[in-house]
Amino acid sequence: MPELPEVETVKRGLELHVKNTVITHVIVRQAVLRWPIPKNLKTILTNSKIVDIQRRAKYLLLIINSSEIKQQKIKKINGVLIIHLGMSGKLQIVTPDTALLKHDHVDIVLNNNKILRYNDPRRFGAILWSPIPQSCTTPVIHYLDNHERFKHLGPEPLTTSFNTNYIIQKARNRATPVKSFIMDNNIVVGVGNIYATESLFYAKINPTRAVSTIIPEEWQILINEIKKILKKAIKSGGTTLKDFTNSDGKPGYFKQELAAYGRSGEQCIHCNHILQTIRQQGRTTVFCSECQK
DNA sequence: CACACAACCTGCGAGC
DNA sequence: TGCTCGCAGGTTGTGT
Repeated sequence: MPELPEVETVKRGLELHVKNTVITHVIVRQAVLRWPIPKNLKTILTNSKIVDIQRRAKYLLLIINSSEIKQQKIKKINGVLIIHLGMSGKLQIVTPDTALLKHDHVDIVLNNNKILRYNDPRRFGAILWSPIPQSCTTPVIHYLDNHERFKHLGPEPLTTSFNTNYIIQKARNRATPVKSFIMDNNIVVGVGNIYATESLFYAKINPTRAVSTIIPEEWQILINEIKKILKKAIKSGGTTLKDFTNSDGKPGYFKQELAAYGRSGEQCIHCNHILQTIRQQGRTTVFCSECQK
């Protein structure tokens, strides 16, 4: 379901509701998503405080730190609840009277009378726990750089680390088609099938081109388009194809701005030629063979 | 190492 | 109405 703009939208929507709340209860109805949900999740999270919510790649990070809670039983829990939405995951704020739906796998009940509810029909998503040593002083995001699921990840696309020099050095001597390359999390994170398709369309680069043949000027254009489109999509609240919703259950409005993705057989907005579909590494690519060289 | 592809799983729309 | 087929926003693990 979600690429970077959708996950960022969810993060921003959740922030107001969950930041500085205490978890009073946890219900796990389905023990396994892509991987098993930690067995002791309930023990870890109950009476713990959510001090912050962050995002790395398409992962949402709930920062948990309970050493501040002043109760009779003072818990010393320090760690990150790592949440991935996979293809079909949703994370929504609901109230206790909200009817339970099929695939509502996890409820995290908060002390503000709200519930953070995870729903994921395909179960490609993940909920993981990473403890952080009390002695750890580095920011959580950096601490997670060594985590099994994070250590291979490339830079965030909206930072200056994702730049022309970086990409040229990564692309050197490689034959990978440019579309697969920009969707590769080792190279840059957060760019999925929709935004890879769109940015190549606007950069007028054929998705099948081997990355070694792409010249610096083209990389510059492509990187700018990726950044531009991701930012624009975040402003629109992400793309809803059929069922993406933000944390309030509302869809995103970027779909109406898509120029290539989902428009196979329709006319190119630049030259009126018919957009074509091909398959690359098992994913659909739509492009204009006239504009994209 | 670099690359292609199957696998994980459910739901939905198209076509018969 | 109901069946089968193919496809869907992602990521990992395998095989060549």
